Amino acid sequence: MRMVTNARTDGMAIGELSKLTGVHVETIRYFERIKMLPKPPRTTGGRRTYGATHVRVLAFIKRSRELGFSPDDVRTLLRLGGPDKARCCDVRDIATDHLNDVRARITDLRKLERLLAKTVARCTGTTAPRCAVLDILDVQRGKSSSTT
Amino acid sequence: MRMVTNARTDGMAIGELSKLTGVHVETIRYFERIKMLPKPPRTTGGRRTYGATHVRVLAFIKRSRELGFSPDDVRTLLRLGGPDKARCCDVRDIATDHLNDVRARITDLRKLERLLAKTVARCTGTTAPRCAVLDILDVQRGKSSSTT
DNA sequence: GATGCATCCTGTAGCAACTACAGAAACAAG
DNA sequence: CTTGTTTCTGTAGTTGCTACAGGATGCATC
Repeated sequence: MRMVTNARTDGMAIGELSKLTGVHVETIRYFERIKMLPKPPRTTGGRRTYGATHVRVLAFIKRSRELGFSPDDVRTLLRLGGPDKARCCDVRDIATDHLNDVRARITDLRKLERLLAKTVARCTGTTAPRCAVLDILDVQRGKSSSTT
Repeated sequence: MRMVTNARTDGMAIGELSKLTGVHVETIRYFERIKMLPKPPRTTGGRRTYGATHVRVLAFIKRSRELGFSPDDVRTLLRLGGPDKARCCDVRDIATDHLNDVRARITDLRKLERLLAKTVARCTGTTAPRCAVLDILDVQRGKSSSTT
């Protein structure tokens, strides 16, 4: 029976925070260690107690990471979302950079996809002397010369 | 262009192999350690000596990794390309699996791209009280209630 | 034969971004 | 008081490499 000052999210133990956010306990402590999640107050016994803010920040971190933002990006976003919340253009820059990265990765993957698809399609699947997949991987094999 | 295939490549030192394939010396030794590249013979002084086969296998590994095959896939592909070269259908299976992975990743990234693009477009870039990017990251912010 | 420099050897440690454990302490319930 | 769960710190593991440290070897030159 504890004194509940505010909402039900105050004075939370790390395990509760973990269940609430779906972030592993160890990962929460890890985020604290790398200064991504602010250090929470402790009980007299030395245990971390989290509040609503921590829930929010942790959820933010999780979502940002899921969307592929780098840990450094996340730190910056958190800072920008902090005391001076108004630097929307900085936030947009980070998001734009990340968007460009994502687009570049998509382009690369689609090239790869076409190559793989074409190759697999060429593959008879039978016991043939030549294998289309191995051919694209093996430079020598791709040429018609015999080596060594 | 047949500079690589001949007997010149026999008795190569690890540094030459590295230059020839563009794989770092340390990485070559690493591949040997994890049994991806066969152990080469040594000189009396204990130095590794590589031949044409090693060049070919290493190039194969490099290309496979560049195309996103997992180290385990590469090992399997190498085995399938080895003594019994004829298991083309097995090779195709690996490539097909990988193709599916690639397609799934593309799908994920395109979803992410749409979300980011939409969000960035909504961002005014000015000093506004609300930031579209932060909104999609921060669940609380996305709702119209202000907490804590 | 001696010197000097490049290259090589082994072994270990570092990176990211977590995850997992060990052993101890704290807390809640009966 | 005992039991059981949770939490604490610290360290080590993961994957796929990369980067040393400290020593040995190879080869050219004097």
